[in-house]
Amino acid sequence: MSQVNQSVISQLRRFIRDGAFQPGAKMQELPIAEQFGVSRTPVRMAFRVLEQEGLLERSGKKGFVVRSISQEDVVCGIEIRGVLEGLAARRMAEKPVTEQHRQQLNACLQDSEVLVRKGDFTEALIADWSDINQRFHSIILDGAGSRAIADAIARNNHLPFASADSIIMDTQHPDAEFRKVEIAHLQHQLIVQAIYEGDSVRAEMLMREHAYIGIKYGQFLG
Amino acid sequence: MSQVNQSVISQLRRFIRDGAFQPGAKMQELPIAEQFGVSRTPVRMAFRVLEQEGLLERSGKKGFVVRSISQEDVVCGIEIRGVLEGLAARRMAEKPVTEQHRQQLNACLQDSEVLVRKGDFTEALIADWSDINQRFHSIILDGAGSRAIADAIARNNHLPFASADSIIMDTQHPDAEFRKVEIAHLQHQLIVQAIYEGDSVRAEMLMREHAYIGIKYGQFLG
DNA sequence: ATTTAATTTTATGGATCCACAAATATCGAG
DNA sequence: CTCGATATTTGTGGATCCATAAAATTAAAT
Repeated sequence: MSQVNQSVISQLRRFIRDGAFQPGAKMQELPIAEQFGVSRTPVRMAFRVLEQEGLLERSGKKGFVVRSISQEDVVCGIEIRGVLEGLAARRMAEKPVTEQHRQQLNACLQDSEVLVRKGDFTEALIADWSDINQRFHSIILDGAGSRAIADAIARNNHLPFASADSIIMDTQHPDAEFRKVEIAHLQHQLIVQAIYEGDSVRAEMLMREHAYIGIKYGQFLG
Repeated sequence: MSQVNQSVISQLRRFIRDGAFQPGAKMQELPIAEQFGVSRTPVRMAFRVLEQEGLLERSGKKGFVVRSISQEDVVCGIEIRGVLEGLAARRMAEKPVTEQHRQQLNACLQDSEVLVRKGDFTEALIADWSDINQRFHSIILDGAGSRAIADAIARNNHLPFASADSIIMDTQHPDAEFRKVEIAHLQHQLIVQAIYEGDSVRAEMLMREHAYIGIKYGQFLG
């Protein structure tokens, strides 16, 4: 997709995420096109893509509105990621792990081990953790070797807060956040262990549990 | 979406399903537009939607090609449906079933009971079963009450053979197919039982198993 | 003859135009 | 003043036009 359209799509995504376009707000082609300094065409294209992603929905016979996401929807998005990544982990555990994947996973665990050992959790390290976390999840996905699963997860990740990377780091309580990272790291270790041992059921269950870290672990760590 | 675009999308879906556009085939806007008797605009729109659905993929810098689906992909699509519908069943089982849902499920089971009791499995009854089956799955989905899950399943169903309704009915072996329907009916009954009893874990597992009926049950029933 | 450079062809992305449908505003009648 | 009918505005979907970037073909040079 040409530059313009791609950029319109990602700008719209950002705007919706950041609430610049409120849930329920009418999305009209012309105003947005003018605002972005493009013609209606790429905006129309973007609307279709964003509709597929679940960020927009058709409003009656005419036009789109920003879809409103309930708290329930967010939880569901996280559960969906849980079952899908669980499936990926299971599939990876069901066959021998390639040397390449093993190295990548080991490197990943080592990197987060270093991070956790440091003990402090400054603003700067958030980015590092986020990077490592993303790497971890994409290695598993790659190890599952299924385009279908990768696609399903990618689509789900478009939902706000559903992606594995969107652990909202509360900079007000750095110690609680650090605890979360410690736990996530431990879970990563256990998942890798299960995969190496070919324990596919355990790998799946651990990965499903791991998805909940963003929503269910908060209250015990304050 | 206006009639034309919708119809282009569904026509293209059909054509790809039926192999009229082979995997890997270049999809060019103008020829298809002419073939369908429309301008390039709705075709361009359709390509974007079909790309999101995973039926097309970008070919290098320019244009789309039909994505090729491996046997592995089909199996994965079915597993994905399994975990997603399993999640739906679990969520439905986790809360009290509304009177409306109870009635719908009962009616559905009764209808398939009648079908199975007949004992014969003529061509004509395939449509009936397909209808009942679809009803069953959409009641569960509705009962889960999650738009996110519904969306994820809808997207996954675009993959060939991934949808719950695509039990390929082999008219060469009607008795084997009839056995499959019998089993599916039994599984439906067990799932409903688990949901009524609030046994969410069992409901999830049964639904996951139920997804496999299309691929794993064939060899024992010939 | 083969490879490379240049030119032509072709296909896509973006802009604009047009027609139609839906929403809104205006006007008239009760 | 309110309700309804009609007119006007507004916004979307589809068609067409234009510019640009690939692809293909031809030409040229070694």
